[in-house]
Amino acid sequence: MASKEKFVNRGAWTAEEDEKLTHYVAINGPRRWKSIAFNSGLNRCGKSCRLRWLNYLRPNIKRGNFSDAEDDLILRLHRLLGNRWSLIAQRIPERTDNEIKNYWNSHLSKKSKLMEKLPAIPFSSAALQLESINCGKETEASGDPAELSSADTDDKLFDFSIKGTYGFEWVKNFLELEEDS
DNA sequence: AAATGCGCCAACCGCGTGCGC
DNA sequence: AGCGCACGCGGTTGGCGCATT
Repeated sequence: MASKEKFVNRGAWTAEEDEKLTHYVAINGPRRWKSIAFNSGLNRCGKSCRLRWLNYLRPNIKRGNFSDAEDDLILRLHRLLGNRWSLIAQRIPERTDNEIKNYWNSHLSKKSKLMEKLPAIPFSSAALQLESINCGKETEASGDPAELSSADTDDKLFDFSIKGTYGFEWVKNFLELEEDS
């Protein structure tokens, strides 16, 4: 009966659990989270394993303070996209959607409200610093502004269908567009 | 030093979507 | 076409640590 029901661990992850999960994912890949949760011996649900992997254990995750460039970029992206954190995260290298969402809720939402009361934000090159930081990465996002009509400019400029795109051509386009308006 | 308030962040929850059968 | 499973997303919660009183 109830006593025989499977025990599912909740709450904070231990270093031992992290190690188990990392090891299992390294061998089998980050998919089929339900079976990962079962086969790895973790008393966790698949959802929990997936979240832990995505937000903490997977490689190339930058942790710690957000830079001014990242602040700037998040603010602008949020103005464009709203609370679509996964889309925003795709454009911020090495940050997770959860981290950006938390950061927004605790820091930037206030900052954003404050800035709404101020005149238009002067162009900051801060966001573009990111491009130089990430200049080694492929720039896949197409963006020839000359070909774009005004009606659907945003959709064409920012090709969100491209997953994992860290190219910053589109950021330039976006920022330049803002400057013009 | 203890109590309380507050902010931050990791984790959970519910719902929507995609895909295979 | 309908169903079930797996996954992804955004909103919310809960616990911890720091600051203040």
